[in-house]
Amino acid sequence: MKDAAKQRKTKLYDHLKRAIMTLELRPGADLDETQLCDAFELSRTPLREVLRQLSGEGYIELRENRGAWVSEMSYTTLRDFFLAAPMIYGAILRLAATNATPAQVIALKEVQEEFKTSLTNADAAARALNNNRFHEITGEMANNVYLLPSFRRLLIDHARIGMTFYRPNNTDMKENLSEASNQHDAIIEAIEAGDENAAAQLAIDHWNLSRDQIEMFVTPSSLEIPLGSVSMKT
Amino acid sequence: MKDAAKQRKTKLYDHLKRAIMTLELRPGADLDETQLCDAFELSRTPLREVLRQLSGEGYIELRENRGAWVSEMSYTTLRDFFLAAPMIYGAILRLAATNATPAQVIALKEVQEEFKTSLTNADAAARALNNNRFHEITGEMANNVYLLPSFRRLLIDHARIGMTFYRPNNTDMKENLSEASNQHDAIIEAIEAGDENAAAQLAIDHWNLSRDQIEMFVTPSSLEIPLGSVSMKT
DNA sequence: TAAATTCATATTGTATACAAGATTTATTTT
DNA sequence: AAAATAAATCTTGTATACAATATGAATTTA
Repeated sequence: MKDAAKQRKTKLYDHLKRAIMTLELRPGADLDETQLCDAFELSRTPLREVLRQLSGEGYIELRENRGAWVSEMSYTTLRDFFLAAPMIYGAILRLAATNATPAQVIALKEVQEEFKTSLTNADAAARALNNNRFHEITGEMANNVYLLPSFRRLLIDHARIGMTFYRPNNTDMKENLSEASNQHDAIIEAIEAGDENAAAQLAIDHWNLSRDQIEMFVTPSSLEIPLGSVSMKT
Repeated sequence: MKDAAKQRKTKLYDHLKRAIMTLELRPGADLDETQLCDAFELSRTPLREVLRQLSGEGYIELRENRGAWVSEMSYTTLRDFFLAAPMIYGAILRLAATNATPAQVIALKEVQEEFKTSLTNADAAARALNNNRFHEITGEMANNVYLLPSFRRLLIDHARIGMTFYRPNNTDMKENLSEASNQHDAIIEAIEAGDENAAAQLAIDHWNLSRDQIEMFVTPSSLEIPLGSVSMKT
């Protein structure tokens, strides 16, 4: 059995996805072919195929004779994100509530358990990846080839946004996370009950919570300094 | 200047997209690497990169050690299509009405003129491609990275559905087409006026018309044979 | 010294050869 | 003759060598 090379290929593929979603590879980071070849013991041919695929899925961008970069994230994309996300995810959860198989519901519950345990741990990356997996499963449940491309693209940046706008030592943020976990539970319930309207509403709530998190990040909670004490001297 | 190979590469890429959308390459058709290499004077390395990219965009599917196939179309996907299309296209036209640049509006009008002329010609493929280009431009206007992946995927099958469910000698079909052209004009108007609500409504109307066309195909107009004349003998 | 040009180096793109896997044909066995 | 096995063939996947392009350093020119 000599599929060792193929294993290395999928390993590279998984690694890059993971590293990009967790911001280990930052938006705009340059991907060096020879370096990756050495690291994953692959020749450039299969490596370049992986890069093409990742480009198709929106993780990276390729430019003629200029190599590969991790897809950028700007404030413009943040706006675009919150325009598209509630609509797409609403449709995804609606369909998930209609189509989910019992096996898929079990898988979803399992991932949610893992997500919950990763809440207590400090590892933000593991949390983001579990959260990502949770939503990916709802996408599989929805099972609509036309919605999935955009949904997958959204999930990439959802993970990256989560990593960007999270302060672990902020208590508001922690509460926000446990609320997200509660919403996951409610989503599971709605899907299991086949209640598509509830599921669609939860999708919107879930993104609103996500937006709140960003607001918390941008607008920190008041430092409780009364008016009149502006000057640092005196 | 020795970018001849690169030209052949994009030529292959364009050809495959075109051939798939016009059903010259039918859903499920097998893509033979060596055959394509010969035809486009390319080695397998760049060819396979093109295939990976097309796979990412939803034109074809790749399976390990089994080569490439043109993406399938089933009745299931038809249902999925009409579930997703009005929503996505509604959002696309809404954003197009908000964001379109004057240059883009000019481009859209040009393509619409070409579409109109292709209505009188009998060439269904040219018509489908012009129609496709029209909608692609609206996608460029909307300019939202999260919506475009699904929108592009929809457009592929929109072209293929149009090619499948069209009977050129049916007068109802012809009327349907000229109505589609009128809707294009209305879409241009709404975008130019920045009227996002009108644009969003037109998106829905446009898909309803598309669905009507399929109904016409499946349920042919009555043959006007009176009751009692069923038997062919006598 | 600053700008422009040339040369050297590094990176990306393509072709070909070979390896691994799938498929078909031929042979053997029952 | 039908099923099962083995061999040959064809297709897909990977590695490497080379070509083309981009980048950066060194040199020249003003």
